[in-house]
Amino acid sequence: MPELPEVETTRRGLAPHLTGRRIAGFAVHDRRLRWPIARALPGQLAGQRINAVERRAKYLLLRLDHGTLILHLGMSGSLRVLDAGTPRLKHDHYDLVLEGKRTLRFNDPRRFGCCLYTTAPPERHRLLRRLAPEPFDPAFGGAYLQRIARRRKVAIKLLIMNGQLVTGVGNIYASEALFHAQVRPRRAARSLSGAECAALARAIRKVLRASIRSGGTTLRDYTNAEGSPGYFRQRLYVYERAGQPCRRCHTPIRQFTQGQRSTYWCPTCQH
DNA sequence: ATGGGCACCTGGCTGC
DNA sequence: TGCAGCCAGGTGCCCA
Repeated sequence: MPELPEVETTRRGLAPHLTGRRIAGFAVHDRRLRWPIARALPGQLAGQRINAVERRAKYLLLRLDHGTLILHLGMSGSLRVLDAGTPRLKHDHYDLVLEGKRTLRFNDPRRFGCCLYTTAPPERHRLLRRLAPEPFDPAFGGAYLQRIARRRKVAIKLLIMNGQLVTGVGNIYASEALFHAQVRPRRAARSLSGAECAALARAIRKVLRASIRSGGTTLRDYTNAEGSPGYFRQRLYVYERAGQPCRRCHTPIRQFTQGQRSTYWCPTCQH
């Protein structure tokens, strides 16, 4: 499910409800996630204040008094702020109960999400320490992309989906960004010119920013912290549009498989 | 170091 | 209706 825009939309929805609030308790309903929820967690979290809600790549970071909660939504996870008495649903995994009457509830049918706690600086955590710069960081841009692409022969689409090299771009926005940059997804990374790298870096930023403005993309089950869908789906140019006319030139959009994921592209607009 | 492929899951849809 | 098969927004890890 969620790529950077969906996680950022979730972060923005959660922040006003969580920031400055104290954690009254932590209830585990189903500890089976990508890594099982630690049994010690409720004892570690109770009484701590949430000082900030941040995002790094597709991870959400809840900064607490004595540590950081590292949350990931995986493919199908969602976080919602609810009244504490709201009946639970299938696949609810935990409640971070806030002081007052509200609770942060995590639901994740496929269980690819995670909920980890660290008392060390989170940027040094093994899941975060090798992540590439954020796309909106000044360190990311055409020159950066050209440097990492220069010697690699992987397909450019797989390169921009590699979190160690480019952050926050998942399967939807990889196809979309390549369309806007007019670059074919199968091209070897090292075959891109400086101008193409610059165009691709711009396209990645543009697509992510536009999607955040629309509240992200809801394909099937993504909802934000309030339970509302995102509206960027209407602005997708190629993703899940195989056989439909290109919005720019009317050529039918094509689909093929790359790294076990679907890729969409326009054979006329992309070179 | 790089690249390729698998694994981890459930649910929804399609077609027989 | 039932069931098999396929697909889905991520990413860590193992192997060559």
